[in-house]
Amino acid sequence: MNASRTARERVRAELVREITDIARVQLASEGASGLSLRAVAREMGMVSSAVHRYFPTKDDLLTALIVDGYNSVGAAVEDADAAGPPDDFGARWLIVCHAVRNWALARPHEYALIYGSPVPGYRAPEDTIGPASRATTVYGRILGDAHRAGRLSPPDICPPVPPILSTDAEIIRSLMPGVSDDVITRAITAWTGLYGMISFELFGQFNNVVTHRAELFDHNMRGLARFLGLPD
Amino acid sequence: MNASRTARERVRAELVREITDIARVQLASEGASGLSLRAVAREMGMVSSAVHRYFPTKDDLLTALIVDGYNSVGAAVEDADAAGPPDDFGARWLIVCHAVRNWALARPHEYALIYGSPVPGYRAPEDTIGPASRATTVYGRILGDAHRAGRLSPPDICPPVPPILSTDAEIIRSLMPGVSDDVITRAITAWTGLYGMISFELFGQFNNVVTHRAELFDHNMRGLARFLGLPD
DNA sequence: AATCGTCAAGAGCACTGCTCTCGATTTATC
DNA sequence: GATAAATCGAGAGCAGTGCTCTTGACGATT
Repeated sequence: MNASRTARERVRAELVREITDIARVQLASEGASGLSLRAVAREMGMVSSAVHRYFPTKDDLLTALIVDGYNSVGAAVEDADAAGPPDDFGARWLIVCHAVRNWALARPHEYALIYGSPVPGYRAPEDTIGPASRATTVYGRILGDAHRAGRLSPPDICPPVPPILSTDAEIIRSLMPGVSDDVITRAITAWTGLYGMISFELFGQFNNVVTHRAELFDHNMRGLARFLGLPD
Repeated sequence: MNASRTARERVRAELVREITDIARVQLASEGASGLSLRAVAREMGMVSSAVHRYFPTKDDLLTALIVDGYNSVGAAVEDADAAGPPDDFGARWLIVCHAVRNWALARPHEYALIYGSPVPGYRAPEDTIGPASRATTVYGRILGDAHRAGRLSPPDICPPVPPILSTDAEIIRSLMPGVSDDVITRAITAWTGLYGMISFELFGQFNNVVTHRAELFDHNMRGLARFLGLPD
């Protein structure tokens, strides 16, 4: 009886997977707003109303793609960091930066879906916040490890952190215990700088301006590493 | 005869303006992909096919909105810099940063339209690259002025700039003559960091993480100013 | 074996971008 | 000033969309 129920649920899970796979292909070629439930159904030899039984609304399908996207980039970042030298914190930061960029360049539409402008009318459900933090957790671990090893010494160039930011810092400190508020705000700068640079490249802001994008990215991430206080 | 020709062209220009105005309102409430030519026509008491005579395709209307958006943020940045103290370069950078953020917070959908993920299938025509560079020109002028005044001394923390980036730097140097390649790459870091931070805030990446966003933004822009070598 | 829930299919609604045609009006030319 | 040409608004129409509702068949549960 248990097996029979799982039998039906298994085919359902299989269908869900197939739908998201086809939707991801369409996302890659058409973009988020060009995604069509009817086209997905057509591709599967289904009728459009049948797809609605698995994803009641288009937003639900988008949510599944967003969660998958966060998990995909999160896994890429985790794998990259795991394959790197555990004690070379500057290298780990660089490796992770390049992992995000390479992931984004390979799946520009998926990157746009999760880090670009939100789809209008779409409200991100809570299912996304867990997978969304996977990549961030890795950055935090790198900085936390560097701090614990006594190898995090940011240059003394920043103004003191306003006390009002301490409550926000407390949340982020759970990712990298023991670091100062100063390091936390620098981490946010580096982290937004990383995604800002990728977004500029992917969204066309570098057109007619920057041609050697990989080299510029690498160099600027090295600069941010120094700003963070990571060793060479 | 000249006046009569302008008579018709004047009403045409008026209609074009009215269409873009209504479209901008719809953009603010529905977002880029929710923009509808039929809805604009309905709002004007026109029939949808009449709107197509002024904007043959939806992309053409989007292009007009994009150009207007770039000009709007460009003008905001120019005005903010013009109203600031000409010789306090650190203050000018901060003022400009806040001008961009305030502009973006007031028009999140317009910001998303020009700095967010590109509308799928939309190909930006060349009309946009002029207005797009207005804001960037102001950053360049601030750094160029600071350099000319001998007040730009970036901290010596970054690795040397790879020679291959020199050709790219040449283009950007036209905005701020005389500065070194090192300053130029730092400028790109600061500039992408500025927009990366605003995008993270607007696109929901700070949800459940950062609450005091204005203060964090101000503090991080001050940190980037130090990274750039701007005086306190 | 009967029943209840799940499923694919189809019709249909309201909407979209876009094209075409048709008169009417305005502009330009002779 | 009359006439030819360009422009305009309106309407119908096409192909496509998300989504809802109903119908009939299948399979699992009691």
